Amino acid sequence: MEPGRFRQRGPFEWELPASGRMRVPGVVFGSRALIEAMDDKVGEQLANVASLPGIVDAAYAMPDAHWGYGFPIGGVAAFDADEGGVVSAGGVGFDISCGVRLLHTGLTAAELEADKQRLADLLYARIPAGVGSTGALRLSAAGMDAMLRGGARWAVAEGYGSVADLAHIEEGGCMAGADPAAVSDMAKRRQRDEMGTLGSGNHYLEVQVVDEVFDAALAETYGLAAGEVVVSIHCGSRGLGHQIGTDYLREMVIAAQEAGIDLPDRELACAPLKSALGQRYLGAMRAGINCALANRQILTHLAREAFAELFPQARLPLLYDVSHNTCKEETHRVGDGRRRLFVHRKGATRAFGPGHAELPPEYRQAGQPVLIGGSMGTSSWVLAGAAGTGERAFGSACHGAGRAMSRHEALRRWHGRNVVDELAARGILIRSPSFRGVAEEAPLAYKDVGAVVDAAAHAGLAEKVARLVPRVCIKG
DNA sequence: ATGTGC
Repeated sequence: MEPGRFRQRGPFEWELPASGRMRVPGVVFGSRALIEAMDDKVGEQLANVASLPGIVDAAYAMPDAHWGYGFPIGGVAAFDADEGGVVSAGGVGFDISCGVRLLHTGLTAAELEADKQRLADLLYARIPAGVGSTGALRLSAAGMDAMLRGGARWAVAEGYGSVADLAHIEEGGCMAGADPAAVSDMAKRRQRDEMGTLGSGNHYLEVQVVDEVFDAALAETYGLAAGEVVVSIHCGSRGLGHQIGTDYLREMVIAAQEAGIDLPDRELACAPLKSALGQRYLGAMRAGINCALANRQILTHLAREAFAELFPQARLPLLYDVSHNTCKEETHRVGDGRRRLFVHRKGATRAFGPGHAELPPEYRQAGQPVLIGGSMGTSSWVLAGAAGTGERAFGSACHGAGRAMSRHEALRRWHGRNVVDELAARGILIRSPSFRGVAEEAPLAYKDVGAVVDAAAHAGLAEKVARLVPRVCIKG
């Protein structure tokens, strides 16, 4: 994007002033270089989002923002139900509650290296990955509804992981207000065999080493030290979330028309929060959140079983689990007052600052762990929600590197086999059912995650805590 | 992201 289109609020904050149909300004966080590298579509989509009824404060884009369906990926927008505010399926994204969780292992990098090959093969054998992959579980109709209501809490009750995990998951592992009856039979059918599976695209399970610590006090609070081995799991709600998105998008196109909302782009289809459809979507979307939380909980159990075979002494406690595709009702300070708002985060991570009541006591003074997934073969990051974040972008930060080129272009430039070999030569073992998928996810197909994280830190969205480098990657 | 799609 051309930086001249923006009014610069600070070195890392760029305002697109409200004009035309925009009700509020757009705000993009990032360095000049990141703004210049962004597709013009990000500004266009931000302006479109800013025109939706009931939007509060501004339409935000994080430093990793790129062109998405209707809303930009890396977008944050909050709506007030009392002012005609809306909820949008495209504003949440198709992979509802896609997110990242991080596990400690207590192992050292040297211990990992000695058994890395065997661990890679074992994890690949135990973790179902790829398009249409199925797990060991077959949910009955009643089991499906219990899962959609209970999330990770349901998974723990079913024997996956421990009660202690729940305190380190957003919402205590169980999103309230889920309505399984609002989820179509088709969505449930697609999910029946897919619990405990990774899926495809940018989803992965990675064994990583803490490469560098940037804030010793925060790292200690989170239990991270340089040279330690951790496990990252990045995935979402699989076929169920996708089907919910598809189902409600169709209904919202019609509903927006009927509500007299003049959409600048059909992909912004939405429904008033104070409507039967808006409420039904929220119920279905929250069920989708629980599906993703349960899925990551089961995958955690599978990872622990694999580790136990090779490293019987290892324990894998959960550091944190946070989603980056949601719409959540939260209280935020706007101007002089505090308001209940429905915050859409699409490819944006919740990043509550120090003192927030929803954080577990052991992290409350430090701020929320913000887990940033890198692209394959590059770094991942642990950040901490910053003190000022809540007033800037409704307590949000970036979620990853963001694509630098299309999947099509990546396929043209690389062969999966070569990507695997080159990474192996650098000590990074990839195990994937799809060479095509590996080529699409080649490291250079993504922007530099370090630059994105630096921009988020400079913009005051989150503090840098630690950088993680991959050693084993199970790729969907 | 996705029982990947013109």
